[in-house]
Amino acid sequence: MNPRLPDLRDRSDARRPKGRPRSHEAHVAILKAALSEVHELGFRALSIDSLSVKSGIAKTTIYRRWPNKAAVVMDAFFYEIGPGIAFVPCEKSVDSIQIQMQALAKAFRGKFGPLIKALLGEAQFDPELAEAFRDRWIAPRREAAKAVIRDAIGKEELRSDIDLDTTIDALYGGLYYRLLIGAGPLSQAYVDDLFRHVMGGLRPRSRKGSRQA
Amino acid sequence: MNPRLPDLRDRSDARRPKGRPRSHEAHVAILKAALSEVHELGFRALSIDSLSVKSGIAKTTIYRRWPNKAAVVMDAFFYEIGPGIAFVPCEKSVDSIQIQMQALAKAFRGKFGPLIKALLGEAQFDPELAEAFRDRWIAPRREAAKAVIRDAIGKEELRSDIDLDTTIDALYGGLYYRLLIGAGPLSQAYVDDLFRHVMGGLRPRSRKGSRQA
DNA sequence: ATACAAATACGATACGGAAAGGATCGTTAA
DNA sequence: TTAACGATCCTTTCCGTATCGTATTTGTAT
Repeated sequence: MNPRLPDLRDRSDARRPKGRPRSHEAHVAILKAALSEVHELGFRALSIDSLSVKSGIAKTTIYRRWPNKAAVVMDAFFYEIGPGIAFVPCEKSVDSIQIQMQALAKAFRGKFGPLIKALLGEAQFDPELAEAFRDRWIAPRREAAKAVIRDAIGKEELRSDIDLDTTIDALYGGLYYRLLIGAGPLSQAYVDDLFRHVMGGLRPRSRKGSRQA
Repeated sequence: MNPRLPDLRDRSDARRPKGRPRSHEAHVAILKAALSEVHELGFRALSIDSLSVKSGIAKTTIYRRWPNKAAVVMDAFFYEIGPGIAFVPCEKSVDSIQIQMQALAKAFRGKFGPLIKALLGEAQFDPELAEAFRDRWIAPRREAAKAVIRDAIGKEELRSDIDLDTTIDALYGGLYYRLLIGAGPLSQAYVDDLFRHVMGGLRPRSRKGSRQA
């Protein structure tokens, strides 16, 4: 996983290894080929051979850097998504959460949906891929979410007795559920609904049926 | 998908087709071989060839009945799980929901976890499999859940303004999330936590910090 | 009833193709 | 000198199809 890119930062103390360095152009060419193949033909139709043809990079070179096609596509995914879907600060922290949920759903609906589906699908059979996906995609987002949730608790926008992990699961589980199982659209309205349901709870609040946004 | 079994119920009006009927023994032998292979070696290591060897049934016969190994494993899954995880009626309908969530999580933790992971993983690349899984596994359970939720609403255990589908997603999304992503255990405590969070909501209830089960 | 034909499943085998993944080796860039 | 690159070859595995003789059922004629 995580192939070492040639270290282009020339820190004078960090000595370059002796031989011919790995080609950065080759690296990018492969990732771009992987993206176009997975978008046009799908993950299953992609093979290291087809990648080699499309990118013009020898198959052996690809195998020198990645153990399998899933690892390539994973790197391609992060190459394309860059810093990813971040939380934008809002006056109310819960708004920040809702907006981020909408952003994630939008990514799921768009070109990243098939990529994440493919990676998670493959991860069901490849523990290393699963771990890498958790470390590189899931965990950072969960950490960011926890910070926002803590803020929200501090501002008394959320209960003080909630568990952070469970809260994240309750909010985001539905999004991944719909992405992976497809039992319903990932529409904007759905995300708002899900957010409202989890925020407000399912139990009757009081005698006066007050519905909160 | 769904290969026709020889109709052993001899309804006198339902005429048997002319030729040699399909062997029920062969059918069961294949499903059992599929189960043992997927449990022992995993879905990826399973192939139609290995299935043929293990079951003693010719490869051609398997291909006559199923289009690919995923379809075999899907039938094997339903063969093993039988009627599946049902809702048991309780005095309070919400208890029935919580108990069913625990049962599902237990199945995920047990021998059905790998099976469902494999089927859903494969479904990310096979739209027909995905649809079949939704139709045969997801949809019936959601329908059953809806009935219970409607009951609960009728008994004023749940708010009257909730959306059934969104409610189900909020409750069960986290379970599938943990099964498929593995970001945390599917423990009994977790299920109770998730249930409590979704039921009670995340927003502060009142000035008195009353925590409800 | 018995014999035979038609229909269909089964088993065995062979085949072509795709892809994985490794090995070799001459070439190229530091 | 060192290590990456590209080209090529190779074995293995599996897929999915095709062929063909055998076995088991139903329908029909005797």
